Amino acid sequence: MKLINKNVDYAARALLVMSKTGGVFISARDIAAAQKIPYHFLRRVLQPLIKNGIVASVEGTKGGFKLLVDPAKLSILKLISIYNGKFQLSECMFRGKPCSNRRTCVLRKEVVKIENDFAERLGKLTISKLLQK
Amino acid sequence: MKLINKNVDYAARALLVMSKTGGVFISARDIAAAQKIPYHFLRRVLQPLIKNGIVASVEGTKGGFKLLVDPAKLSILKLISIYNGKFQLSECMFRGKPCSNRRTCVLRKEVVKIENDFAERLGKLTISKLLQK
DNA sequence: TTTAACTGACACTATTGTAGTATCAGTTAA
DNA sequence: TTAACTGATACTACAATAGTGTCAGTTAAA
Ligand code: FES
Ligand code: FES
Repeated sequence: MKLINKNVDYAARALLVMSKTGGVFISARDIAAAQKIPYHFLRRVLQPLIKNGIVASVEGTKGGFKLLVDPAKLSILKLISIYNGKFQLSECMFRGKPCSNRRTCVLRKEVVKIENDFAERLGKLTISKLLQK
Repeated sequence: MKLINKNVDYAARALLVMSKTGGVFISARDIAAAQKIPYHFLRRVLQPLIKNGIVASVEGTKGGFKLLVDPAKLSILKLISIYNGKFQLSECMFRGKPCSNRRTCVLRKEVVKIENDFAERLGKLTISKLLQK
């Protein structure tokens, strides 16, 4: 079971770099060098962050990326949801097979509760927490 | 993000069937039919359960499988660990890259805590809970 | 003693997900 | 005009997941 894949990993590290450079635009090449991330991979990783309004970009020479949001409000959960879709560990454990009624299923209720708690806590793991040291 | 794969899913359903038949041996063919699980797949899924002392099997005609342990003590977590190895969502989130010291890393401490709580709760999701209705 | 129903152990295919690389078009500062 | 950049997308390689098939050995029963 892997929760953090390279997409999320590299995105978090790129955002970490950006949160340090503040409002200045930094190029993908420089981010890649700073974190030893494969350049082309990083460029692909950055696109969804733009689409989600997390970073801004400018093209051309001296172009690059900068953070648009507060790192204290940017969670690992958010990144996971961007790259891996909605975070949910199991839509329904047995897809209606042994469970006659989804609404009354004991197991399902419990799983949903655990999932929610888990997601809530992952939502509190923010980029800014990585800087606290 | 998927936590429950077919191995765990089918295993749990097979164990559910066995927990109903009690001490009587039931064949893989009958389990597969009862739960609409692909027969050959199920046969492969059952082997690790034997290795882990969860079920017993007898060969030959009228052979089959039966449960060896208390369904109330058989958790989803146990099944996950059997098929997917030790349950851990992220060994280390950034593998020493932005984190200067693993021992003091705030993020890592928090992730470990969340993981532990999560595993503990998954450990309470037992096969017998599926029967409670 | 032969047969049919079974498990044990693998080998095999197909599909999908993950990681990484490459290319080309368009943009902008110098 | 050129060099450094982004946007978009296509491509390869590898691993994980899901499912199928086969053959050897075991056992109850005809
Ligand atoms: S696990 Fe899905 S309804 Fe019970
Ligand atoms: S996340 Fe691994 S040491 Fe910080």
